[in-house]
Amino acid sequence: MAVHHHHEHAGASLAQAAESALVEAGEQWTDMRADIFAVLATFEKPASAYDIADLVSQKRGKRVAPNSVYRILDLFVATNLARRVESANAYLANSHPGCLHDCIFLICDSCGTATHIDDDILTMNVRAAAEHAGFAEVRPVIEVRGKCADCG
Amino acid sequence: MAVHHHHEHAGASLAQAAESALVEAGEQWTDMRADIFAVLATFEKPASAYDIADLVSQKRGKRVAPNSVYRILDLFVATNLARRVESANAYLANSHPGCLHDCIFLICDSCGTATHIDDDILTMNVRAAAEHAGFAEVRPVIEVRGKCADCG
DNA sequence: TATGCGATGTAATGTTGTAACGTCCAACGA
DNA sequence: TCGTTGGACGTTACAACATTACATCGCATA
Repeated sequence: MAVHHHHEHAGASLAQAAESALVEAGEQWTDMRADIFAVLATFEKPASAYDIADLVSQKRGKRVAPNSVYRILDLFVATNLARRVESANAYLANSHPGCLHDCIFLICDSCGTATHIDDDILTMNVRAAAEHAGFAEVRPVIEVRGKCADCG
Repeated sequence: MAVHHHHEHAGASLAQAAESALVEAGEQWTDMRADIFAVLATFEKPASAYDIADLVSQKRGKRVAPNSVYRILDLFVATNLARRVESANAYLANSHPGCLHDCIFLICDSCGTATHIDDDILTMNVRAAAEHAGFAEVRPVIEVRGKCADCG
């Protein structure tokens, strides 16, 4: 199996990388965005916009509306700082922002934690299949629900 | 590319096949279930539970609550009569109930229509990757968003 | 200063999904 | 025949997720 290798960021290093990537994309790294990214990055399970809104509200001592969170999450997804997990209606920080490729997410139905696999050959095959069917501008959504090793 | 071949049902034939499959699974083929399946089968785009509830309500001349629709859709998904499209929060009738395998859905962002591909090698590879990572009881969710040939 | 623009705030509303509990009816055994 | 049981469906309420429209704020710059 072909596996994609790259540096995985965490903690402060991840926030740094996110900031760089966002600025690189011509967007601003504001306090609000930093706070939302920081909160998102603390989760190892996919976080809903409302989860994030609650925590950011606490952190700031002032209500932050889901609305604002969605706006920023959308931006993060568009700039590859975060990923949306469709089967969970939730979001994950991208541990390697700036590195553009498709991810495969594994989500445990039991504990909710998500891990991700990078297998470029597999994802390219999915892309190829879609393009062969006449699709363009394809964005694969590849997620696997199941029971993780710890919950086995 | 490996492609999976089988008979695709449509219309009355599809309803027949669905009924057989459901009975086969030890469940009842009730009027309500028949109506919901019939409505679902008329869509070529993924249908939300609420869309279905509205149409079934019309058809019956009596309000059918989303609740009831969800119950039956869950049953259909469990017995492979229908599929949930995670990235659309919506459902599609399975055009070959009784035939158990993973599907790849292509959903057009522009017109919303969904087509499906069966590529057993591809889906097996996804399963294998998840199992290799320690996951069990895996249920792959493979969807591709993009622009279809007609909307290109 | 004014004015334009991106970011965020606020409120309302729309959409999707679940929980809890009640009723109906068919099947079945006493 | 009657009571009991269990599955299917009804009803209501609510929880969770997402968007729309418009207001405000602050900064850059004409």
